[in-house]
Amino acid sequence: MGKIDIIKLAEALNLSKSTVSRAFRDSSDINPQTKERILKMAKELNYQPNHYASNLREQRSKTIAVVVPELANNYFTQIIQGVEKVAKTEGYHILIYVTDDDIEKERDFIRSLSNGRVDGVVMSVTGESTDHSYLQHINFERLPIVFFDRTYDDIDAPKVVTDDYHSSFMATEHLLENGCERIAYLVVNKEQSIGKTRMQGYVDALKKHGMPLLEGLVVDCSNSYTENDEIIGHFLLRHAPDGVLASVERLAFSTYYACKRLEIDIPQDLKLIAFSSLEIASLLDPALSTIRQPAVDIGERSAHILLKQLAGHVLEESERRVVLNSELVVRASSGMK
Amino acid sequence: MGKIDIIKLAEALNLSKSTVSRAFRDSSDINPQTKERILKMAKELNYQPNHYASNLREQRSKTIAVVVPELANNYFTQIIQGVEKVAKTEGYHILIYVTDDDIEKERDFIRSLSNGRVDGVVMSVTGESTDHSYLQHINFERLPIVFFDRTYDDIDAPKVVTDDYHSSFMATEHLLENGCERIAYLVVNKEQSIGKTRMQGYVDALKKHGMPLLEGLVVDCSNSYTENDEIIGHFLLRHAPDGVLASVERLAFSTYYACKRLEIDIPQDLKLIAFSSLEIASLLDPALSTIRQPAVDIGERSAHILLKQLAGHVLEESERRVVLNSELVVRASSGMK
DNA sequence: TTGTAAGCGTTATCAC
DNA sequence: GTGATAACGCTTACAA
Repeated sequence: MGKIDIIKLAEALNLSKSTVSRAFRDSSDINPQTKERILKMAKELNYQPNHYASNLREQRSKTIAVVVPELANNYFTQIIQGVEKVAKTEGYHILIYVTDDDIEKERDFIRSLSNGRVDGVVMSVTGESTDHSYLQHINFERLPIVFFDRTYDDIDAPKVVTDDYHSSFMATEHLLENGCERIAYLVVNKEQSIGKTRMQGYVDALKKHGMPLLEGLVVDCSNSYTENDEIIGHFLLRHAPDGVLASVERLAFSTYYACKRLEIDIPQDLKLIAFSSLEIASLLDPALSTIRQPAVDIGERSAHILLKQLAGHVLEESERRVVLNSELVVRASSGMK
Repeated sequence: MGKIDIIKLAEALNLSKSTVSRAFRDSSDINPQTKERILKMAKELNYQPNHYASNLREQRSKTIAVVVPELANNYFTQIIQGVEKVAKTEGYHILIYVTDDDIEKERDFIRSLSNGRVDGVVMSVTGESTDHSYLQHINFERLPIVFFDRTYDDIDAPKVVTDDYHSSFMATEHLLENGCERIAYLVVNKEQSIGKTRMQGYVDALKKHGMPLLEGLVVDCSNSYTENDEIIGHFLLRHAPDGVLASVERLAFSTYYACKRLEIDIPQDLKLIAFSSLEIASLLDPALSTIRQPAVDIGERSAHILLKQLAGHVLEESERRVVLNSELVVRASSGMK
């Protein structure tokens, strides 16, 4: 069957294409009966307005991009669900891009998106914040970007984050209260926004309780699972921590694996708590204590803020930086019996 | 800064827009020096060819859609990674759609995609196979679709699946060999392709070993976590199975939760094995025995087949139905050790 | 309420 | 090797 376009449809109905077009654009004035006739015939002929033609004409795509560092992480999939849910209410589609924590990819994505492919972006940046000057070139008026979770502090764009400092502080205190004296902080990139903030909470909690910040207990990990297993294994042997605060979920997994291998008992020998939104945290052995970020909520808020900008509205000051609360969920890995 | 289009760029260079256009389309003949000059200036002015204009003109979008039932599942995120990896090599972008196992959404997605928004689709269908006649209307020549994993058997399109029957058979035998006599099969939709095939493997394994197919041991579950916890809880109490084969990952999770609640010991009282690609299966309590599907591979193969069609090639017969092997990974939940 | 026509930013065809 | 010009399929003033 030959492709059916607006003209063919119009011909089939003995109407002009403008009339047909109007039937699909809700607001325009058009006789309700003709409209119905058109829609009926459209269905019959299986007509779908060409997306690219209308986008070109309208200068917008009704699509937003969600850029995340990884997908194999409940946190991000929940974020995506939140964004999608809100986006859909306004008729927006979402494109998902995964950077694998590679700033090259991030840059390429954003560059290739700034040609109209999407109307806006919701993104959590990669860990490597070394050089993100590429963002300076993009025009936030033309392509609004809302950052969530992992942000670049020096970029002036709306951000949706969680109270990482506070959560980290609480988690560290929690470990201290459970008797830990050598608490380690596992981080992928301590220069990066969340890595830094979460570390500060850790440091300050130690300080408040009169504990020294011991050399070697801040562990720089990598993005590779296998490397981390090794790094953490070495670290455990060498520094014998009795508590671990993992700044991201997968570092907790590596800790589990390393402890199993080295026969270190969690929570007996080592108490563990991690930033994680894992839904089956309580099924792990032992159940993983977590700092649970309100992922879906973050996605929804980010989407709302982006859509508001796309609708041409100016953001309130309070929307330029939204801070949501995480929840400390204590389970067996940090000592709860 | 005003938006820069091909005309402005051409003016800045004192060239015609056709020449400029040629600089971006690899093949056309153009003086290498002018080409270089153009690319240099383009970079300087931050020019990006408008995606919609070229798509409209070229009648293709260099984008493929990946449609999955859910995201919060390692299996699907790995598939996506596989697809993305391959797609990228050919310069394709990917759009991800999540149906939440809702056939309405699936239908809407496909409908809205068949207007040129994407060049092709890789999809795993929802569980509800009741009425998917909508697919009859779409023209696979114009919009090639490759199905993976969960397919509609009566739709004539390339499919990439795993040896579900065999895996299920093996898993059931494994439970039998470990002494189970009342093995349950948990399924979301036993009419649906994978639900059915996996069930057949279970049934035939029982038969081969002279075990009766006991009434009530095939359990219809739902898509809701909370409902499943209840359904499975009831089932365990009422039918006291000593083995469980979960046809999808999340039914295994619900089984864990229910067993915890009811103080049923896995694997002592109940041996459990599930179709799952969970990377941390060995961290669960007890470690979950799994039938691990080669997810990334499935994604890659599906993408290859789609791209081959998009390149205008005809598929080999062997590419119209690809069957990959899953791996049985026995861990503690089914009685190892 | 409907039709006419211009134009969105490209690429392809044809001259030069 | 480069430039003019006509599409691609749609939306929207403006005219009828």
